[in-house]
Amino acid sequence: MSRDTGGMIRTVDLLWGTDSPRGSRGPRPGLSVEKITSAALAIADTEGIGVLSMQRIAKTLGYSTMSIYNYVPSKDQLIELMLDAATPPPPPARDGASWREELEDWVRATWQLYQAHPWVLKVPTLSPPVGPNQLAWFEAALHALSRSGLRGNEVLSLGLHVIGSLRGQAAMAADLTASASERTAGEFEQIVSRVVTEDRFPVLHTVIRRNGISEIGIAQDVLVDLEFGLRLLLDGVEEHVKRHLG
Amino acid sequence: MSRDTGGMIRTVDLLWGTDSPRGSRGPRPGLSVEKITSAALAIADTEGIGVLSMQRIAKTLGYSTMSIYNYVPSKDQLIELMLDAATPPPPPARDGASWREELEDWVRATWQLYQAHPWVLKVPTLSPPVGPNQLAWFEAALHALSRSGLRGNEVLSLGLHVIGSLRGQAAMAADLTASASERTAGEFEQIVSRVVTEDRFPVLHTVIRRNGISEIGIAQDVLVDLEFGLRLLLDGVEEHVKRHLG
DNA sequence: AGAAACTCTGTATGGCATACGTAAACACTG
DNA sequence: CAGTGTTTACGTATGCCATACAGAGTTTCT
Repeated sequence: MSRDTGGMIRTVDLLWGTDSPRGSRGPRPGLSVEKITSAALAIADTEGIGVLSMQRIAKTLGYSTMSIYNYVPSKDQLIELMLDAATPPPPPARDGASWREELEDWVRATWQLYQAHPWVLKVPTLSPPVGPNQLAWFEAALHALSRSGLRGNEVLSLGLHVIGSLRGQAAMAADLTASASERTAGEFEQIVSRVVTEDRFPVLHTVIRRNGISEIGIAQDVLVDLEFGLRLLLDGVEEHVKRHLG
Repeated sequence: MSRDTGGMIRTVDLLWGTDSPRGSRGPRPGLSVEKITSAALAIADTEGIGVLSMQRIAKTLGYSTMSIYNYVPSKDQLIELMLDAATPPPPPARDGASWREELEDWVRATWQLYQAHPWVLKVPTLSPPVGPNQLAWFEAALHALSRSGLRGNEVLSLGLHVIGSLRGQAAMAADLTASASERTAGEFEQIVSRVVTEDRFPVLHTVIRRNGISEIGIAQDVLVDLEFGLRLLLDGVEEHVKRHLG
């Protein structure tokens, strides 16, 4: 029996479809890992990961709660499967795109992915990416960076940097918009004006005065911030390459 | 009765100590918001936010579970209080530091803060920062950036960028080290060598070949990556300023 | 035929946040 | 001092949750 209750190996087997095959005995299974994963995915995408429970999944599939455990060893493992299922293969690089354009495209695609599946940002990463699609995205980012002229370890370093940065930005944006929608219109403005006084927080105060409060409270254009930062970062990369290797 | 069950206003009142004062009647309260917050903080810091429950807090304080609710309207609100309590006032800027050094110091200080309170990275931000200490950190970052020569909205934009980026990096690092500690020694290497083949993921494959697997699996020096990326970003800022405003 | 393997279900078990009712402590009123 | 309203603290209950376990029924292989 190679089925264990769910170590990392088992996760990988489930992700890559290399799990030990079921025997031919017993009743025909009515469910499948795929059915369960996609049902869970639908719930998470539309109603958020907060309402996702084994009971809920079972109910939408018309089975008992415990049936799920015949296919998936635990909820954590299921989420791992959902993560890879939520990630389509990355779009191929445009022909003739520079490494910068390639990376910028990658960032935008990832951003859209986070918009489509906001719950992805909420789940704690239990392991480094090992699913086929997750790895493909990683590969795509590194591919773009490898054309920049950076050295091998710099490619990896900056790749991780960009991924972490993007994830953080997206999470911040999601949290802010979520919290904004739960507030009554003037509430935040009222609080800010009460708390952010000129003597306590001078810079913040003038920034808010000049740009309006909405830019902090409602993060509708975090993507703009993201691209601005990315542009500066890539400028820095080009200069670095010119200086050290040019 | 100005006490509601816990809207944002109430949170702010609790954070700034401007909550409506208790009447003088009734038994002397044995607990306090501060006691509860610091007990909860101690648990989260040492054992992680996963084990933090109202029952657990009450037990360590020697009170019944429901007593807690006499002081704090909900667990979510309590976490908000913990967040601000976990954040000491930011260190003052060094005398004579350039804006770059000031920001780099800020990043390192924030990094250390995340190391001391890893659970901070796990809690979903329910609202924009409104606590005194959280706002002070925000102010400090913007202060450094405001000296860079960037324009007002660029300061805010890049400030949010840096914060989100830092948070994402730190979260990634924490997740990776956590998952690494739950793995047996060769397990990850075995998986990687099985899954990351040269034909499927060429760039990833060569990077791993050249740098060793540990750099992905065990994120011990994410701080190095972070500072590398930050350096490039700030290079980009300087160039941007020179070009547009110099 | 019978054993082995498998699916599916019902029923715990132990956890969680928190609503509600109640008893006791205290301060202020008369 | 008696009474009254306020507040603390507690026990209990509700309704979630993941998941362990023990059958019962189904299918295939020996």
